[in-house]
Amino acid sequence: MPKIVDKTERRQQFVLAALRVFAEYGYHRATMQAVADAAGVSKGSIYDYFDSKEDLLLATAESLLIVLIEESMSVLEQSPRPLTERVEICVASLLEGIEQWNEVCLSILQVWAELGSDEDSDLRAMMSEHYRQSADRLQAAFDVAIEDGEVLPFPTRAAALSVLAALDGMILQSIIAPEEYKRGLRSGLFPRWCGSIVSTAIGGAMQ
Amino acid sequence: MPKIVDKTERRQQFVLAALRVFAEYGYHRATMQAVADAAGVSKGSIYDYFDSKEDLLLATAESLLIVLIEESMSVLEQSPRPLTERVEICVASLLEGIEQWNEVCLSILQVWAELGSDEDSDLRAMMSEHYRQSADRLQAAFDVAIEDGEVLPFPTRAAALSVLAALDGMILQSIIAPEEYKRGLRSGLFPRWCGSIVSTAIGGAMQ
Amino acid sequence: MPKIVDKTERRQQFVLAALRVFAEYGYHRATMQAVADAAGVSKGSIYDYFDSKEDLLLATAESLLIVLIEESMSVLEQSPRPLTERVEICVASLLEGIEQWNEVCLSILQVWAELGSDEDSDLRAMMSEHYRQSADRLQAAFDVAIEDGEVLPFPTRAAALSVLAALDGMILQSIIAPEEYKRGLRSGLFPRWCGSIVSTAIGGAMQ
Amino acid sequence: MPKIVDKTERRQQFVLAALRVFAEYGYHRATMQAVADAAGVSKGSIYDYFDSKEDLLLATAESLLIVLIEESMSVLEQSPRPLTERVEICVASLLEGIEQWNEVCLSILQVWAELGSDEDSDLRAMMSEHYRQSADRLQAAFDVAIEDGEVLPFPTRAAALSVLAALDGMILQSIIAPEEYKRGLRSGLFPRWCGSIVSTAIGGAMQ
DNA sequence: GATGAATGAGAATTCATTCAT
DNA sequence: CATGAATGAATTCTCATTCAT
Repeated sequence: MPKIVDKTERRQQFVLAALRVFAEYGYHRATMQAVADAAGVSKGSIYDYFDSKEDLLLATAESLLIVLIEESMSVLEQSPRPLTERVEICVASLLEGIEQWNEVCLSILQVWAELGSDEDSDLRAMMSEHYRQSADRLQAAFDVAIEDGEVLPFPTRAAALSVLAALDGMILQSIIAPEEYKRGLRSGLFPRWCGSIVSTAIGGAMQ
Repeated sequence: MPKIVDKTERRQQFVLAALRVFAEYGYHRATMQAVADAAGVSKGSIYDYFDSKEDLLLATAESLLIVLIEESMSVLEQSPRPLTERVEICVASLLEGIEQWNEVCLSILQVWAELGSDEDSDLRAMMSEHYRQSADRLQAAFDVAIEDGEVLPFPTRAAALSVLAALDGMILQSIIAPEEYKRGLRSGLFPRWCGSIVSTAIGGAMQ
Repeated sequence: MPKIVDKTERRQQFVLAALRVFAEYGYHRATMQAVADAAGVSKGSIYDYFDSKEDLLLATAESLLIVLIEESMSVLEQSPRPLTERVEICVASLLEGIEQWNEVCLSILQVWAELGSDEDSDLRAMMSEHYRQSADRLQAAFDVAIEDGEVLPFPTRAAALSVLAALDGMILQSIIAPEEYKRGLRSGLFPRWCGSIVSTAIGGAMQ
Repeated sequence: MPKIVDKTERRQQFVLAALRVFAEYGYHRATMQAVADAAGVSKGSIYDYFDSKEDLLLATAESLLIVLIEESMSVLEQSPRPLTERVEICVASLLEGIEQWNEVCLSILQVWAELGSDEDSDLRAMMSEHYRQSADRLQAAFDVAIEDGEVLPFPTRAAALSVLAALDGMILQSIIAPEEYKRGLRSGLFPRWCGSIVSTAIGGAMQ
C-alpha cells in the first residue's frame, strides 16, 4: 500500500507555496515549476491536487481571504465594547494582518487583477461570495447594535461597504505605496476614521 | 514634404487602444496583436513608438492616472466651498469618473498588480511619484485650510492618505464587486464619510 | 498458501481491458490509467505483467489476430465443401467477426498504424509472422485443392495475398466508412467475389 | 511592406514536410518541431498557417487522398477500353501509386488510425466525403457502362465498395507486409481480380 | 514609416514509469 | 502482491520581438 496522504493537507502545502510564489512574481509570471520548487516537489505533483494553474489560484485565493478577514471579523463580532470601538479594533486588527501577511496581500492583488478581466469564472463566483459574506458580517454587527438600541438607525449596508472599500484600499496602499502607507499608519487616524462611519451614517440618516 | 505625424499624438492613439485591450483581457493576456488591431495598425508599428509591452503599459498607466485623478483634484483645489464640502465634491467627482471610465479602472488594476511583483521599475517609480503627488495635493488643500484658519490643525498627511486609500478602495470595489458597489453608491454615504475625515482628524488631534 | 493467480489468465484480463481502451481512444491517446480502470486494478499492477505500454500493445495485438483470424481460417480448412464455396464461407465468417468484434477491429487498426512507423520491433516481427501464417494457411487450402485435383493449378500465393488484402480492406472500410460498409455488406457480393479469386487465378494461369 | 507570401503555396510546403514526418514517425510520435525542421522553418511558423497539429493532419490527409486517388480515377473515367480492362488499368495505376508514394501510404494509415478513435471531427467528415466521392466515381463508371449496354446490369454500388476495400487493403498490405505485397504484385493477379468484379457481380445479379 | 512573416524562448500540461509503503 | 503518489521528460502552443521588404 502506498503512502497515505491527507489530500487536504497536501493541497494546503501547495497553497502555501503558491502564495509565496504568486506574491513574489505575480500570478502570470509565476511558473508551475517555481511553485513546485517552493513546495519541494516536482511540477507534475501539483496536478495531482489541482486541475490547472487557475485552479491553484482559486484555492490560494480562498485561503487568502480566510487568513485576512476571519481574524478581524471575529474581533468585531466577539468584542464586548461599544460599536464604534469595535469597528476601530476590527480595522486595527486588519492593519496588523497586512503587516504580518505581506505575501497574502500581494497575492490577493493578483487575484483582484484576474477578476478584472474574467467575467464568469469560479474565481469570480468565489470572490463575490466572500465579498458578500464580509459585507454581511459587518452589516450584521451594525444591525444588531441598532436593534439593541446601542445606536440610532442608519444605512448599515452602505456603511459596511464603505468600510470594506477603505480596508481594501489600505491593502492596496500597503503594496503600491508602502512608505506612505506606513507613515499614515503611525498616526492611528485610519481606524478611528473607520469607526466614525457609524456617527457619519447616523448623522446623514437623521437629516 | 513627408507626412508629418505628431509622435506624441500617435503614442496617445496606441495608449487608448492599449487601455481598452488591457481592460478587456488583462495586461498579461492582452497580446500586442490585439493592441495593434484595436489601434488599427500593424503589430510592428507599436515598436516604433514604444520599446516594449512594458513600456506601453507604463505610458498607459500614466495616462490613466491623469484621467482619473486630475479632474477630482482640480475640483478640490478650485472650489470656493468649505473644506469638508470640497472633499465631498472631490470624492463625488472621482466616483463619477469610475462610472464613466470603467476601462480605466480595469486597466489601473492591472498596473497595480504589476507593481506588486516588481521591486524596481520605471513603472513603480512613476506610480510612486503620482501617488506622492496626489497625496501632496490633497494634503496641501488641508494645510491651506488650516493656515487660513478655516479649520483647526490636524495630521493632514495621514488624513490625505486615508482618503486616498478609501478612493482606491472604491475603484477596486467597482471592479471586484460591482453590484455591491452600486448599492453603496446610491446611499451617498461614501463622499460624506470622506468629508468627515477632517473633523475626525481634528477630533483626534485635540485629545 | 498465497493466492494463486494464473499469470496468463491475469494477463488476459489486462489484454481485454486494453483492447477496449485502445479501441475507444486509440493507442496513443489511451493512458495506462484508463487501462487500469477498465481492468479494475491500479496502474502499477499492469507493470507486474507487462514491461511497458508497448508490450501491452504487443500482447493485445496478438490476441486480436487470433480472435479475428482463427475462426475464419478453421472454417476454410475444415469445411467439406468445394473450394470456392469454402472461401466464400471463410470470408463471410470474417465479415461476421467484424460485426461482432468492432473493438477488435478498431484496435487492430491502431496496431497497423504503429507498424507503419516502426522498422524493427517485436510488434512488427509478431505481426509479420501472423500475416505469413495466415497467407500460408489460405495458400495451403488452395494447394491441397489443386493436389486433390479439385481445381486446376494457379498461383496460390498471389491468390491468398489478394484475398487477405481484400479482407483487411473490409476491416478498414468497416471503420473508416461504416455506413458504406454496411450497404455493401447487404449485397453479399463481397464473399462471392473473394470466392471468384480461384477461377480468376486459374483463368490467368491458363493463358 | 513585408515579403508577400502565397499562403496556399506555403501551406503546401508544410503539408509536404508533414507528410514525410508523419510517414517516418507516425502522427503521434511526430513533433511539430520535427515538421518545422523538415520544412526548414521554426516551430512557430507552422501555427501561422495551421491552427493545430490536428489541423495540419487534416490538410495533409486531404492532399494525400488527392495524390493517391485522382490519377487512378481519371484513368478509369477517361480510358476508351472495355469496362473490365479499364478497372484493371485503374487498379494497376493505384498499385503504381503505392510504389511511388510510399510516404503517402504510411501517412494515410496514420489518418485512418485517427479516424478509429474520433467520432465527430473535421477529419472524419473530410475522409467520409472523399470516400463517398471515390465510391461515386467508381460506381458512375459502372453505371455508364450499363446504360451504354456495354455490360448487363449489376449492383454497382456494392461492386464499387468491394473494389475500394480491396484497394485500401493493398495499401495496407504494402505497409504491414511489404515483402509479401511485392510477391503478390508480380503475379499481376490483383488487377485482374478487381476487373473480374464486373462479371462476378453480373453473374450474381442474373441468378 | 509601416508591415506582417518569421523566430524561438518559454510555459502549462500530460503521462509512462518507478518505488516506498 | 498491489497500490497510487511522485517524478520529470516530452510536447503542444503562445506571443513578444525582430527585420527584410
